[in-house]
Amino acid sequence: MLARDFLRTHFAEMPHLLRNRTFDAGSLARWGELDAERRRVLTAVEAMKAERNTLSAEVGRKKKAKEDATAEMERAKELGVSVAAQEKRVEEIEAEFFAIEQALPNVPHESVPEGEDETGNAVLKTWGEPGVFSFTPKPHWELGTALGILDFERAAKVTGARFTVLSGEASLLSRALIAFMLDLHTREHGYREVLPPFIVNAASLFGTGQLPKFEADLFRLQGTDWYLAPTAEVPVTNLHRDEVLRDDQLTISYCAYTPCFRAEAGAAGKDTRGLIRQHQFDKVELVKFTRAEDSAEAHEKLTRDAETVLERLELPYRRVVLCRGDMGFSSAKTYDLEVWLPGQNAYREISSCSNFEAFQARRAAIRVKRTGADGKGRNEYVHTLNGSGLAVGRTLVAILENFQRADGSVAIPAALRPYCGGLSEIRRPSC
RNA sequence: GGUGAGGUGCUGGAGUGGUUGAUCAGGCCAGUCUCGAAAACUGGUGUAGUCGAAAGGCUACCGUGGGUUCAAAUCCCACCCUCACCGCCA
Repeated sequence: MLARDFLRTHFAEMPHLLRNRTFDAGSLARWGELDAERRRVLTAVEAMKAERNTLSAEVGRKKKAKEDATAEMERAKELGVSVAAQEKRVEEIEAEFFAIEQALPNVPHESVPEGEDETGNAVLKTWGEPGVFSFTPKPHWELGTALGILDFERAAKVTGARFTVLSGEASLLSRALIAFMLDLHTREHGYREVLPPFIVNAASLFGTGQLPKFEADLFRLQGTDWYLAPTAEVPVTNLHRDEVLRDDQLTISYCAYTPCFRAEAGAAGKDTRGLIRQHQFDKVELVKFTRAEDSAEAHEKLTRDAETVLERLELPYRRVVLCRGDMGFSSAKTYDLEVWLPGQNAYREISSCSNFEAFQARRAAIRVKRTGADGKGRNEYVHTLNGSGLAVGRTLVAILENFQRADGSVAIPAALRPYCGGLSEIRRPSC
């Protein structure tokens, strides 16, 4: 959510500030009307309440003194009726007001490029060279099926489309990648590892911005307000929901492995083959809470931490900054990391690193107690950030496709071998 | 799932309808004292909204949401959570 103060003081320029983002201009105009009405009605109600409180105190005093307080009680009762009616109006306004506010997307950071869609994104850097193959590189679903380590058919039988069984080396590699990534981030990048619940409640999903707008993308547990977590961003960011942190706690950095569950509503026909787009996938997530003035630098650092995983695994990638129109609802600035996939002859997203500034912190009420220049304490919203470090399934895909050999076998990156019991390649068993 | 107990401010812990945003103690901050510290003493120490140029008012908040009442932390209802025991179970 955007701050009310900000909306008020920048009301006229909001359409410009939110250009290329999806929002309802009509409801923004309505916000302006409601803001004025809300304050007008609120002031009136509170004045009546103040009078009633005074009368009630008078009643108490008179009753104690055994005096007659009938007049005060009657007057207070009348006021109570008016208060109730006006309060109902306040609640209506408040509900509509809030509905508008929580549906407005974040204002992009000034460094975010212009643009309506992914064509407006800008490649900021490229690392590594796409490998040169003496043969036509295969997509991972062909490689994995031939090696007997990816089983799409049985997954479809057990559950349905967009699920995969990893078996043998694929399962081992997946487990190794998780351990490798967590070790790297905790030992070298200063993150604290957490293993959060994989099921989250509606309040948490509201806090990070998935609800109410994107309910269709989630799996909801029947008859509850619990959902399968679509990303560890949700449980980990909400670790500090409704908290006031101490200034000396910041910056807080967490990393977490979780499976992620997405209904992928509207994704029909996209990436139907292979591991790229699944209802269930594994991810190691990086989450940071910072002071407002530290978030831009923390965003660069977090993105570097994710890039380091790719570099250690010798996977060519590029960093892209998303333009205004291609960014997610809650984000102020997003870098995507795209890994080279020779089997598809394309760079594909493997990590998305975003700075949400105070947008999520306002929704989730995550604050920090700070001391002002005047020596007085005050609460400020923190800035929250997160990024994949990395998506495990897609990393597995990248290894299979980049390290494949002419005979259909796949080498294992050196950095990963200690996590695989020294295994250096995946090869179809001769038997 | 069942039964019982409980959820109050940074912490502990009072408070069962009336000037209670909340006794008291601890913590923390500032001051006095001291060469300095401790101790002692004094003062301060929640959040949000709203009015106001400011000073300063006002309103709301004692797990959450309703209800009763002139008045609710206190009474009633529902729900959530915690703890204990039972059942079940990885």
